[in-house]
Amino acid sequence: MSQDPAARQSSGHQSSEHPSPEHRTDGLLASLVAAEGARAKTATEFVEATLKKGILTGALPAGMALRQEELAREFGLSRMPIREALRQLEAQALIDFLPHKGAVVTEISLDDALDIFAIRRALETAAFALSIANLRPDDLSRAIETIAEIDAEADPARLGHLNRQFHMTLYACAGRPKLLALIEVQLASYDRYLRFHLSARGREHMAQDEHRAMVEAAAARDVATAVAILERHIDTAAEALKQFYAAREAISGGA
Amino acid sequence: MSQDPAARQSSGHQSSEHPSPEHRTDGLLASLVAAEGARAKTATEFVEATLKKGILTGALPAGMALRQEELAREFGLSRMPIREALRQLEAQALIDFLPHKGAVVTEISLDDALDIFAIRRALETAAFALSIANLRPDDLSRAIETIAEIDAEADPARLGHLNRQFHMTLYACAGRPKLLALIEVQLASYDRYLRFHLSARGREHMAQDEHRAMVEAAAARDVATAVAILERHIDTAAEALKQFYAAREAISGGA
DNA sequence: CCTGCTAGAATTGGATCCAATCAACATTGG
DNA sequence: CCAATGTTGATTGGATCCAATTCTAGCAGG
Repeated sequence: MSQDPAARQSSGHQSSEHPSPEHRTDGLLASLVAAEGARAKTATEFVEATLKKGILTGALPAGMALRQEELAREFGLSRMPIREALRQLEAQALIDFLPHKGAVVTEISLDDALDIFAIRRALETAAFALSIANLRPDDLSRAIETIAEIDAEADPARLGHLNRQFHMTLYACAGRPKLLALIEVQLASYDRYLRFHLSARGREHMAQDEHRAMVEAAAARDVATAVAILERHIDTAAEALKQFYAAREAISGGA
Repeated sequence: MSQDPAARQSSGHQSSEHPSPEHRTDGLLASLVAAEGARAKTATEFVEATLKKGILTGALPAGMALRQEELAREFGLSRMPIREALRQLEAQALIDFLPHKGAVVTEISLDDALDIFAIRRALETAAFALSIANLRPDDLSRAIETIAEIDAEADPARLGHLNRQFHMTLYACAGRPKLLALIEVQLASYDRYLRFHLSARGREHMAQDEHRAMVEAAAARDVATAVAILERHIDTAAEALKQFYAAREAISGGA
């Protein structure tokens, strides 16, 4: 049964029943389940990837309770792969797992975002500094290419992916796989903020100018300048998010 | 059944059977199962904590295959809590989980250790810089106290814990919980190296002089000096480990 | 003698079932 | 009328069972 996860929901023993009105995740997950495609070896991996994407893109909003049985119905599976997937998501700090109470999508606050920015600043500057000397011309051209793709892309979810791709391309030659893996996790976590951040302030906040400046400094092998730009890049993003939260607070507080 | 994990192995329906000669983890885990105590709400948490300690202390060496059924026998549980615990350990990069093949304790190499040092250097310097201004006198005295405890402690496993405690005390006032949590994970990962590193080179490599210098610089609120000492502290540890691996390579290569 | 195939065992992935726990609600005594 | 308590429902934690996959050993054929 694990050879074709994409066809799982059509295994057909509980597809058309239970049109009960209390299933809140149905419409939200249906598209994700279909979009995830057939790239997954086991059902657990499939569920994990789908839920992860759902959380990062915001389809599963913060604070939402994830009922095991309900998810099992949505995916057309038993509760077991759901449970194992939830365990792994908990280890990635995407959900909170309270014993006997269930799983809840972790809340995101400004403080959490500032934590992520602090972590990113520390890790990415280190990786960038290590990587610059080893960057090949095709790495740089790929980075420039990604900048163009970002300009052309409209979908916020894809934008997050492209932004991640751009940054990772510049760090890829650091020769520190665990460091890079950790950065990728943090960048993925940032997607949760990037999404509603973009929707509120527009795509200008991708700061493409700084992206280009990073590539230029890297091409010139100017580590100090490159790192300085990256630091400012992250700091301005943090500042923008701070203002966004302040504005939102003013609205909800004044109303 | 989840009210007393410490008494789990004596639930008694499969205790004295199966003294088969092929169970390799029996002696290794027995002490750990007993030592973990009763502090765990669910069986899964209990198993996870026990295995984690086993891996970090080296009782479960790198490359060891973790058979689910065998572990279930050891713990006196079914395979299910084992499976969920293994999933979480995989997310912490302590084991590799190959579909249909099983779980293996992740190998540790010099490159991996250098990765951890690079990550620690980036994260800890950032946290230390943020924390210094907020450190209270009792934080500093607690750090000094921990230095003394390190001098008095003989057990390598406890040494790792104390070393972690010392560092975390100095970073605790950074006001960035996620950053601190990440550092703690990395420091715990480092325990795997610290252990055989200590056994080979002696406790002098805890570098207590640098520990004291860090506290002094922090007390003087001298961020630049403190960060510089910390960087050197980590770099010298990395260098020591490099030499250790080189020496081991020379032995095994020459024999 | 070596190579490729096949059948079996070993092991994991997934489903179903039962027990323990928690929350809410009704009930009863003060 | 309020508070403490028992009870019931929902939900998760854990156990057992079955299916799918991988590895291995043995055998036939070249």
